[in-house]
Amino acid sequence: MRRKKGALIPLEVSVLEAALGLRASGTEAAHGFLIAKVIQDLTGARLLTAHGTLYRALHRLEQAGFLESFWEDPRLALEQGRPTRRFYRVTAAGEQALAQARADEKAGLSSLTSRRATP
Amino acid sequence: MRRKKGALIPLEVSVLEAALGLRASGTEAAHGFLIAKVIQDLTGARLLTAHGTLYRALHRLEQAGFLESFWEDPRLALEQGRPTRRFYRVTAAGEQALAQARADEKAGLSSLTSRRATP
DNA sequence: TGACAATACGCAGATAGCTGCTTATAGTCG
DNA sequence: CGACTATAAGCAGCTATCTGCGTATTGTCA
Repeated sequence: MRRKKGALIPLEVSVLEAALGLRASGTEAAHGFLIAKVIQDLTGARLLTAHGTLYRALHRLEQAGFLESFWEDPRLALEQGRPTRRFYRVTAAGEQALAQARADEKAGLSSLTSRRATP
Repeated sequence: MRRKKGALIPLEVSVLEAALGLRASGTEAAHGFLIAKVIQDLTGARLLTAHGTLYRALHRLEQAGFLESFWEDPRLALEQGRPTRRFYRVTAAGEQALAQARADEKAGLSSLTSRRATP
C-alpha cells in the first residue's frame, strides 16, 4: 500500500477520528489501547491481536506531526497495577490533515462517479 | 493442595532455588519473568502461559516473609521500552525455609522407605 | 494499461505483571 | 482409613506496548 504523499491512510483517519471523538467526550488524551477499543467498536474490526498495526500507525502519525505523545506518570501505573500508558493528543496539523482527508475522500468519490466523463 | 503449615510447596522451593542461583551468578535481585525462565530451563516445565501460578507463588512467598520485592525505577523501563519489572530478593528467612524444606524432603523420603517399618 | 516497488496490514509472539475459574491434590479430621 | 475441604496448579485471558515477518494492496512510472 503505497502512500500518496501527505495523505492519510484509512486506519490513520480512524485513529484521528477516535482520538477526536474521545476528546469531544471529555477524554483529553487517549492511550493506544483505548483508541484500539474505540476503533474496534466503531468499525467492528477485529484488531484484537493486530494491535501492532495500530501502534505503528500511531508512530507514523506522530512522526508526521499529526499526533503528539507523552507517557503517563509511571508511578500512577504502578499504583494501579498495570503497564504504563502512552497518551496521544491530536495536533492542529492532525485536525487539518483529517479535514483534508475527508475532502479528498469526497473528491475521490465524485471523480470516481465521473471518471468516464473526465478525460 | 493443602499446605502443611510453614512448609514450602515444590514450586516455591524452585522459586527460591532459582532466585538464589541467580544471586550466586551475580544477579542481585531477579524479576518474576526471569525466575520463570530459569525454572522453565531447570525443570523443563511449560509454564510459558501459566505465569499466573508463578506470580501467585511469588506473592505467597513475599507474604510469608521469604522474599522481599521492590519495583525497578519505572523511568528505566520506559527508556528501555518494556514493562516495569518487579524484583525479588530472598530473605534470610527464605534461605532458612529452603534449608528446612530440603531437610524435610530428605526426612520425608526416609520415612517413605521405612514406612512399613515405623508404626 | 500493466508491471514494479513501496508500504500498510494482519498474524504471531515477546516483555512484564496480574486476575478469575476449574480441576487436581494433599492435609486433616472423624 | 476414608471423606471432606483448603488450596495450589493449570488454563484462559486482560492490560499495554512493541517488533519481525510474510502477504496484500496501492501509487507511480514506463
